[in-house]
Amino acid sequence: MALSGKYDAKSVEKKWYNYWMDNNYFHSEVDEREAYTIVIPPPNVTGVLHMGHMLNNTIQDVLIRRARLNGYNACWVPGTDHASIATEAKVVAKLKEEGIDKNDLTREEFLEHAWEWTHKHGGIILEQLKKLGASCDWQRTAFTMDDNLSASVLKVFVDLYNKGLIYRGYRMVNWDPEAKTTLSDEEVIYEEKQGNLYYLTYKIEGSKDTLTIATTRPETIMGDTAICINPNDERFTHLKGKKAIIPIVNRSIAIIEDEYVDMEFGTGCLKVTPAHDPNDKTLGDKHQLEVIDIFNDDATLNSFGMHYEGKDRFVVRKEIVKELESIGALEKTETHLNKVGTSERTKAVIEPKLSDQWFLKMKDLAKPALDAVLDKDVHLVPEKFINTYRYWMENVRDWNISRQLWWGHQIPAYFYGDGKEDFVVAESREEALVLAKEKMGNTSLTDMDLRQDPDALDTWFSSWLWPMSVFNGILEPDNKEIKYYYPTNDLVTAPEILFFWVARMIIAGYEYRGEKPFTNVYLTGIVRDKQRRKMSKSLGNSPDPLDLIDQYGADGIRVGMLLSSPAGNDLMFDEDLCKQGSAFVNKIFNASKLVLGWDIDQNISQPEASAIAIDWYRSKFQKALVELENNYTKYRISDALMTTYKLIWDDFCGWLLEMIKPAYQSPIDIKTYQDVIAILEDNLKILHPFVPFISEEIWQQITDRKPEEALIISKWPLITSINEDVVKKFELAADVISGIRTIRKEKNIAFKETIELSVLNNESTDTSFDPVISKLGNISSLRYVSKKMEGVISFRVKSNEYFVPISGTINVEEEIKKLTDELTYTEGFLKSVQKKLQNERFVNNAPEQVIANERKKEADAMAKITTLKSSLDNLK
RNA sequence: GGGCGCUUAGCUCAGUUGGUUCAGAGCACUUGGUUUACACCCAAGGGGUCGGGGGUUCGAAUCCCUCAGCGCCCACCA
Repeated sequence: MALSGKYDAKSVEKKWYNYWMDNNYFHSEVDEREAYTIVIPPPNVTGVLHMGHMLNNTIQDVLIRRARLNGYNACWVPGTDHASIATEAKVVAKLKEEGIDKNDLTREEFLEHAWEWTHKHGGIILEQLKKLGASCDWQRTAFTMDDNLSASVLKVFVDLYNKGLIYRGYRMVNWDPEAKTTLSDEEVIYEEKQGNLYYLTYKIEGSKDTLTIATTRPETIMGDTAICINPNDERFTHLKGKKAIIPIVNRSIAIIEDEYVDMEFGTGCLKVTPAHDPNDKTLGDKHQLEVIDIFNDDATLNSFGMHYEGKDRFVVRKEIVKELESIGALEKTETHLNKVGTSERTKAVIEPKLSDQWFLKMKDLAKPALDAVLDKDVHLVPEKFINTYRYWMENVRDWNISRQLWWGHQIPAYFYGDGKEDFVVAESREEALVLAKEKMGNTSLTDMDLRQDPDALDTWFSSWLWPMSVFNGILEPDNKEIKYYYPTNDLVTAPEILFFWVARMIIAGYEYRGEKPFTNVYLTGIVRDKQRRKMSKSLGNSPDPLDLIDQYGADGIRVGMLLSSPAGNDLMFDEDLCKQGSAFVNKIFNASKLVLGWDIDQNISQPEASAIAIDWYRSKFQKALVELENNYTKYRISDALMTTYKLIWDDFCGWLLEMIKPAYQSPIDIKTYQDVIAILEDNLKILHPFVPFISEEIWQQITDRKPEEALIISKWPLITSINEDVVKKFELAADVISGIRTIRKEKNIAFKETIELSVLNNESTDTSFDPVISKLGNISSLRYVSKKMEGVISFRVKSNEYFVPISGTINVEEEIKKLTDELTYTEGFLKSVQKKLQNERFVNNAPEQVIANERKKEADAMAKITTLKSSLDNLK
């Protein structure tokens, strides 16, 4: 079958993706082969594909396709994450547009909207992945809120609770007064803001003395319950044991001592407001201070705010400063740069707030997960992330797993009374009732008396089980799938979620299977634009991936993404890379078109040039295979691509095809044809992970294939032997051809004009590539001569000299200058080599190999100088 | 404030344990080209004192120190 015209990526990609799907090649079942598994980092269920996904999933697809070709039972599990807060925010926003306020809805009503939204938008992103060519096992598509995955979450929660690892605590959390919800630390963005530092004067009880504190938040003085000084601060020894009086409020508070106070900052005196500052809370707990919360949920002041009640915190700040000034309690105001936490979504300034939350004790859980990475049992790529990982794991803090949200897994804790401890934790309401009855000793308790905790679990509390839950390994720990596919092989994800997700998956893996969830973690970089800005929707600097696929083809994008993306480094995305990618695809197409378009003549024998060329390419290919193996094992995907790219473009297209190409409209001999087809097929195999579509297309065009003969499930070429000798001989020939081309260019000799070439052999040289030289140099006759020729242009390769007689006069001056320059350079080079060899310390200390090389350089240089000199003599 | 990392050709990056082929690749650039698979092409070129300075060594892009610039992660000094 012949190819013709231009490559039509769109129709080809559609055709083969459907073919792969129809033949179920992506699907994996437990069998006797070794498994190779990847679980996808589940994107947000209602998300759309962005450039980060493109990079991520391209890499995963390359790995999974290569594993498939290598004979593994390759299984790539796709799926989506319910993304609790992100999705809930979208639903709230959408409802708002429709004039519905979340607060007016019941939980059930809201969830109905959320599910509707999920069903409408859910999975769009997975459809987009198909366009990219992702060979996921779609029959295994999972969602973190699927029944069995949800059940897994509850089972784990109950289990950890029963182990005493989950507890309920009254803690300070991030409060978004605009959305009236708490936020996770990750959703708080700290921004540097120019603010003020106010110096406030407090009177000392029973004395004329005063003390001055510095604060950024004068409006919180109503919540002050102590003043703190450093016990080592000699300036304040007179204050020890005294009490201070809050201005305006006129309440007296203790002066406590704690080394926490930085003597250098401000005045060295600190006002303590345990309800509104995490550090103050810690201090308060330590010194058993009263906690006075002065804010309402919307960050207006409550009744503790006295005459400021009902006013917003920032309004109060302005007003109270004036009042303080008027009563002489404001000593001074300084500008002060501080970091203010703001809500990622509402931009509201976060208010620290105390509330009841659920926590998971992390320290003991983290231990095996830390060791796994340090021992390289779980291998982070690149390794630079190991340090960060260790630091985080060694300083891991308890994980706040509750969120004041509805969308997600509702915490399976059931309250049956009003006391803080009047609750039970169970996988189901029925169990909870039983437990509650037991706990209370009250058999009259009914289902009606149970109130489930309204909070939902942190999204990561479900995704940390992902590598297990997708194989149902939590609910049925002994099922054959989890035993077969777990631990998975590679995880490809972004470093941003190393802690939130990767570390926690490792933790969960050891806790629930006593084994790591994956062997390698490939951390990609962030996709940035040319100006190094992170690509984001809000900046509008991210191209639409689907438009790109439309324009450059999926294969083109895949190559474009991979051309410059070493692990862990950010990727400076440039559309030109996609252009280069589609140019590569075009090159593959055209080369195949050439080969498949040849007419075969059974009766002509194989030209010498073709025989040697094919011999050479086979060795070149083998060398590339070895290099690829090395690249892939080190997860150097870009290098693997570049190795393939150069092999195909330069060696296959640039050299091999040119060497064997029959004259225009002439037929090719059968032997060469068959050899080239075999080579082409091997090429397609190593190309396939990067450019799955075009490679399958060409593969199928070569001959009719049965479904079990598709490229996607073919066998990766074997590494056999490399003939280094022929590779070396070729390189010499290539240098000669290059020399001829240079002369043609310098002397303006068109290619179609044949030239004669004479060779003076100064070292034993093989002649096997002479037919190739003649063909690619368009040489009419290639002769060996025994002495220098005169009146000709010459060039040297190694110590051989080549002479090209040309018509017309030779510019002797020019030739002399060229030769002289080369001679000067070579002499200088020889000098430096000899200097090195005369250095005794070098000769005594350097390894033999290195010295031998220097001696060879010396000999080569001397030989070259001899030939250069005699050439010069001839010209003069 | 603490920790980690980076700085090599105009751009994006390789450079394994210091020593053949160590100063490289791809792109871009310059020049030339109907060499009928491909101008998404072919060929030939130019381009870097490896961020600055110092040290160790026979020998440093590579190891050490120091300075400068950049990036990331962690941390709410009121």
